[in-house]
Amino acid sequence: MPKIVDHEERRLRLAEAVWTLTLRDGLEGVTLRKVAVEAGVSMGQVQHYYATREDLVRDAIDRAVRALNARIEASIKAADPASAETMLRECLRAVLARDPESLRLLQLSVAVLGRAIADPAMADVLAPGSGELLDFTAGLIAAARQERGTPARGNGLIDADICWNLATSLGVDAALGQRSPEDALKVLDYHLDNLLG
Amino acid sequence: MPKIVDHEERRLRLAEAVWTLTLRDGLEGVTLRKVAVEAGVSMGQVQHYYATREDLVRDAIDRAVRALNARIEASIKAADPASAETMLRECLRAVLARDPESLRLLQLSVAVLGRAIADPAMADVLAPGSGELLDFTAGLIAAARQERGTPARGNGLIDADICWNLATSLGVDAALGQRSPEDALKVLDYHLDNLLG
DNA sequence: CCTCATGGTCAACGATCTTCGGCATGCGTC
DNA sequence: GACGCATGCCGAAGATCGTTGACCATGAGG
Repeated sequence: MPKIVDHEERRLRLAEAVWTLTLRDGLEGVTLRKVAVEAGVSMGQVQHYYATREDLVRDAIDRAVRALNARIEASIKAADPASAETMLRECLRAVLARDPESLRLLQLSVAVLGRAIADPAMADVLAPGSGELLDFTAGLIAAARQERGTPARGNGLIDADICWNLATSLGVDAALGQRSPEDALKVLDYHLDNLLG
Repeated sequence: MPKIVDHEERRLRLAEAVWTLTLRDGLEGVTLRKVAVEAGVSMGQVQHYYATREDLVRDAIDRAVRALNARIEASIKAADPASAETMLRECLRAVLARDPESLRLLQLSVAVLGRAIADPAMADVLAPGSGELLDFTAGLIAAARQERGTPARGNGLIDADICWNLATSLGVDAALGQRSPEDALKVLDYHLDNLLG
């Protein structure tokens, strides 16, 4: 068998280059030649790993969204499992772009939103409001109220839905630089105080 | 003076063509040639009214966002001024894409979000959270509570902030087809019931 | 030594955006 | 009425981009 290279490592490096260029020049500004320069490889090599520019961009986007989801899940697992309220707050804070890497991934996700309009497949990639997440969040809300001694009320699933919508909206604002992460956090905490109090 | 044509009418027609193509092929799929065909003019004419492709797309986006804002303001003015609560609900419902034209404009606005990451000027075009709007909304919330006999509580500005973030987030979901306008309306009304009750 | 699959490169092609020079039209002026 | 010229519009050349296909290098197996 001939030379064996780590495809995953190559593709990751190219995806990183696409990320950098996307944040600097926008998705439309991502060209094969610029990606090659940014990644320090020949343009031919870029074409070797991705059949078309569309494949390249799509894979880079996919990796960004998955990396962001992985970070969110990691912060969920890292949260204190003893307190439902801290866990709830930590989960929602994870999409607020409070560290540079999260900000970068969040900005990339926002950059994809535009494509999702004309490309239904992209819309599926995003879609954070999966059923299980809402169930899980609704459970956290109920448990957090119990901790506080607050009586249950309203519809837990809709409450959870609202929480995630608010958090992601605040995250988008932060990604666009229209709102500081601190301000976003303040608004989110305010909402949770009302929800649980 | 030589022949005089209505520049505004020409540009509007070209912008309409850009809108149609954007919703069908995405922003990257908008080419001068396709715009010319869609608008029924020559490519030279497109170039005559816009120096670069960038100018064309930028102006079309700008018009879409302004048209959406105009519709929102119109629905605010059309709301019953006698009841603060109906007015509040009507204002927020205006961004939920409940009619085809609003859906189209909202989808276009979402398509712009991606550009806003690498193009700060675009971010300014969006920015719905202007100070006056929040003040106005906070006033509506307070008045609606008074109508209901609900005592004032919390921070009106943050409440207004949350309302708009929730509404726009639900609108984006609707624009992406991830949520039906009816469901979005249900969630928004649920939040307002909690807020005012 | 030969085979050939894998990794990688390069040049040419069509499509695209941009630039620039040119043509037509019709109001203002003499 | 004729000329001037700014406006509206067109089309071809130049530059850049994505795509295609042929090509070369390497190294494990027969």
